Amino acid sequence: MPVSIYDIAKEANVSPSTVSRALQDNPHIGAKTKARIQKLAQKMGYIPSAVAQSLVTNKTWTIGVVITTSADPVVAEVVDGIEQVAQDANYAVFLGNSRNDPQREMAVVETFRRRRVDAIIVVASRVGKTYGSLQSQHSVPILVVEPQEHSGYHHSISTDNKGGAMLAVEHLIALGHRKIGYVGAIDRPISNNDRMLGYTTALTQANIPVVLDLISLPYCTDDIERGQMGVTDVLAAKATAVFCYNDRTAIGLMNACGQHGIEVPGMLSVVGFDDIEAATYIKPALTTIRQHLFRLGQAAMQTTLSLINEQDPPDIVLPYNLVVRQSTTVVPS
Amino acid sequence: MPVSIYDIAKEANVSPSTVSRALQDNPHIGAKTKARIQKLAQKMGYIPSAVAQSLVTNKTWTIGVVITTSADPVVAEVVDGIEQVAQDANYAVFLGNSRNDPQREMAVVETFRRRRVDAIIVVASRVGKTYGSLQSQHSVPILVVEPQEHSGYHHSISTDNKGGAMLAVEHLIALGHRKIGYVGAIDRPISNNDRMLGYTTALTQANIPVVLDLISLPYCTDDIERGQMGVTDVLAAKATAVFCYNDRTAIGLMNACGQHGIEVPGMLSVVGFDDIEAATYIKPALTTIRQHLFRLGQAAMQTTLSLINEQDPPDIVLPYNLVVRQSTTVVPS
DNA sequence: TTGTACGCGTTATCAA
DNA sequence: TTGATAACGCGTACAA
Repeated sequence: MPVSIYDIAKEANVSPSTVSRALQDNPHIGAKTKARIQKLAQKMGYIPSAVAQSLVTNKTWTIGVVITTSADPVVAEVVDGIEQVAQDANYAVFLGNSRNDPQREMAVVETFRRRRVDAIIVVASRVGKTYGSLQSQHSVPILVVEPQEHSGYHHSISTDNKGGAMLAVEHLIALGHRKIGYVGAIDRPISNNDRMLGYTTALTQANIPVVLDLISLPYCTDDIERGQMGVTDVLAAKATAVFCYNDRTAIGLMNACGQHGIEVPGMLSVVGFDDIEAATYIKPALTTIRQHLFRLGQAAMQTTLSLINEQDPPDIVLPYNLVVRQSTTVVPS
Repeated sequence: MPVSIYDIAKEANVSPSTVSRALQDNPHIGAKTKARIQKLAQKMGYIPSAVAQSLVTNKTWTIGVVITTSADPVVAEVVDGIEQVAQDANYAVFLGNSRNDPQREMAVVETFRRRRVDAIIVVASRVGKTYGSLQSQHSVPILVVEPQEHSGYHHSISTDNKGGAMLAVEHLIALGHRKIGYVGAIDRPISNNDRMLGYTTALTQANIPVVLDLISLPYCTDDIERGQMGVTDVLAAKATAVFCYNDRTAIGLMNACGQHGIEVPGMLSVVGFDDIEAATYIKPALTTIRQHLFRLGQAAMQTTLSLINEQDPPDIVLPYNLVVRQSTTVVPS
């Protein structure tokens, strides 16, 4: 068993409460005894029990992070950002994988509740509305990153999907493309809608008609596969360029292009979304919309801290920008 | 405040201990009251406090996982495996990033101790020996995955680095290569040594002399950069093939090849280690040694469970195999 | 089968 | 400035 303040108290011939005070920044204690106790505690290898502290203060200094899988590089980067801010604020983070299973996701949230986390952050949820009732039922703040359902109950945060998508499509238009396809993710209703909206808006603003055949929404939850499935649709519609829901979709699509003898960017320009590391070293290097996922994670945790402290969350605007690489070029004549 | 067993007891006109018993599998309770209490607890939205339970049982059902960063796909996959087994065994996992900073790593371990985790798993540590003293000092089991320092104090687990490396180099030899380079990771002493040993062993067994000029150990901690730096060394030594410490190193190396006009595999065959997802969609697709990182994580957690239960850890043998793709071919004549 | 009383390690409210 | 004492929510030996 680890040493307790009781052990220290006996050793120092003081009461446990004196020890407790010495170990905090409690003003009601003499400087000399304070120093003496602290030194003794150090020497005895005392490590305070967060468990006992939590029980009495009713605060655990933990947050629960729900993710699908850390194998997704987008998720991993967001988690990294969350963890960094949490660590600096003396919070520890619980990680719980849902593996895309709503039932498991609810189970994870339940264990977080049992553990009395101070807040919950959900990254890339597939569950949705359920959080509404949870939020109203209990008092644990819940923040959803890139929510896939609208709900008035929980807070949320995300990059400007519409703006980013517009930027991507405007880039293609500037290169002379008119037949621009979109391969979307049907299993991510909200962000997909926003990105598709950016796509259509950019087209409309350039007086280019929106052609439904150019829009592919494969019934598929795997990013890579989705791209492989989507490429046949956009090629059938004679697209000269395609904007993909995200980088991994673009990578899957470019992969399929290689198999079909379609040259990128010679015959088809490709733009992604996210700017994961692989975008830089794939051939051809992927033109994409960079969203700073690490900062997204940081912002999520910062917002969570405000929520915990019952302050108004800061209005964080997440940066995004176009990164032009080798997967896009002027329209073939 | 959440409802407690006390609240339920009042509502049901029984004592708190009866409630406690009803909520567990305690035999000393009537079936009817047990059912009644359980239903009532459900209705009142009771969620047991893991904090209070931990305090009295002296067990938290948590484990701490120390990593460098979840942005590393290798780490992410291992963590996924750990989390899965942990979740199935009713353990929650704390995640702590060291960001390659030994001081921060120790701080993370310290917070895990304060939180009274039942065990600690360290993935890809850069700290080393320090865990020895920690382990002997306290009683929390520590397991190091892919340890980078030998120590008799903590347990460890890893794939057979030497065997995997031999397999890789034997593949190149079978393709007729004789001038085979190695680009290693000097910041990962143990695993790098083992892989290098596999490299030299395979050469020696084939009666090929080990040439030091063909071995490059760039002073660099970033995988991608390391590959970019290493390529000049092995090319200067006129290598026709190169085995890289890991996939990301190979990717960086192949990247640099593209810039130097070196054709892969035409002029240089490349083999990696790990088989991360990017290995499948990079061009040319990377021949590599597949180590099942997810299973490595699972095995780590299974071993940890045995450690916690003071059983002898099972002797887990991790599978690995050669995956031949497009980055290797017969030696140019 | 059920209830009483105590303890887990710590903070916090009182007195002294 | 210090020391008793009561919480915090739960498990459990012991008594009823």
